[in-house]
Amino acid sequence: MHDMRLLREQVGALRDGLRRRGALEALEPLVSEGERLEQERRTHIAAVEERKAARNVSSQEVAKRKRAGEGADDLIAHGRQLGEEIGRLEVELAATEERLHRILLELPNMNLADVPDGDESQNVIVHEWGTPRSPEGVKPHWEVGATLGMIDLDRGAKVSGSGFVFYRGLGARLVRSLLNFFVDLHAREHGYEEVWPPVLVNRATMTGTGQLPKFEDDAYQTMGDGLFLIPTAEVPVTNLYRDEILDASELPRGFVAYSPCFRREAGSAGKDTRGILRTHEFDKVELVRYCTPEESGVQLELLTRHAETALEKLGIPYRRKLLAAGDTGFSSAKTFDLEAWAPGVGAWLEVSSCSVFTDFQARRANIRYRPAKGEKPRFVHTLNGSGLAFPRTIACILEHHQNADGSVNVPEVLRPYLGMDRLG
RNA sequence: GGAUAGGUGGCCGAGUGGUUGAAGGCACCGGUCUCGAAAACCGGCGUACCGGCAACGGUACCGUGAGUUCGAAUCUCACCCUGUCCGCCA
Repeated sequence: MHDMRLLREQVGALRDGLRRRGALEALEPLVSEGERLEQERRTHIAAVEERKAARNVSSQEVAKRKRAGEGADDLIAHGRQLGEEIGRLEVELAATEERLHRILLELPNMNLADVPDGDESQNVIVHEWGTPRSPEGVKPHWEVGATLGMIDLDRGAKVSGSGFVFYRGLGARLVRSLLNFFVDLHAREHGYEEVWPPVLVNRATMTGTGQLPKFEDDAYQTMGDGLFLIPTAEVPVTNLYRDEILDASELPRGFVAYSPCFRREAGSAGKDTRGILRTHEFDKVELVRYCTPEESGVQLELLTRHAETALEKLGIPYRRKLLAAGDTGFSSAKTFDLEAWAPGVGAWLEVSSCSVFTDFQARRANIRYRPAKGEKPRFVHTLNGSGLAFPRTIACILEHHQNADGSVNVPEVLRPYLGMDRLG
């Protein structure tokens, strides 16, 4: 969410930001309405507060007279009249503020200066690591997974529905190994605090990270309790310190959390649907960082490197892609996608998305820090990135490390966890 | 799920419907004292919004939301959360 002062003081910059995303045309009506409502809001506040001040003076006078044993009927009548006016004006003010707030919640974040303008065609490959294996002779992961008894899509569909998977035998063990490998890597070597979050969260939490109100259709919801299944651990973990003020000495700090992720994927039918590439429930280890505004650029690089390290340790070739403004997510100011090469599918798979949200999430979630004793609290900057998503990582392992006989070499770093060096 | 007790500032904790943003204590910051520290004493110490170049003024906030009233931390209702006991349960 943006500061509403933006509408008053820097509306030009806001429009530029939306234009860079290619979203100005669609959102211009909201922006101009927001500008108008922002002024209207202040006019209403002045009118209400003026009358409240008068009422307070009047009420004090009533008290004084009553103590002196005098009558105060005239003042009481005056107060009643003021009260009625205040009531009317407050209804108008509330309507204005609610509409203004709704508009602010619908406007996406602005991108940092070094993010290219335009749509996804303007994305930039920043660098590549490793040598992509030739697709020749490599079976896709769903074939290998089925042959080795690791992935059971049919029964996933029977038991839950399309887009749900059973990992079985070595598949289940591989999932468990990845969980431990990723969490150990980031907690022990990269200094993150290990967190095991709840996967059901309330509406305020979902709003804090930007999933609501705009993307309510994408989330699974419980009946009766109004809870949501998280689409990523980013949601509960970023909200850990919602409505709190941190001490500057606590920054920067990072959290690593494994969680299952639940996504309805409304509207993405037909995209990457083969195998386990896009499912309604999948596993992921997520990295979340809080920092001061001054260091968020450096922190994004650090976080992205942590995610890349995971891929490098698994020996999977990947590339880092800087997303153009129009391809950057709603809440993000700058995003790097990490894409790993899957020779069996013959495609680069997005296994991680690392973003800095500037103060956009922190303002929504009201996460602040105090720079120094006696100073005013400021919003922190939040960042997050996958470190990594399991299914696509599994696909890459099964394809990139595949042998001619259909067996798969286990990456060195997973051997202690898996207890073997070869699948099949 | 039932019963019951509660939710007040960073923490603890007072608070009769009328100068209560809120006593008192702790913590913290500054000062006096001291060679230094402790103790003692003095002073300071919330957040947000509106107006103002500023000084400053105004408004709101005592779990949340409605209501009663000229006036609500204080009264009424609903909801949320926490503690305790009972029931159920991995």
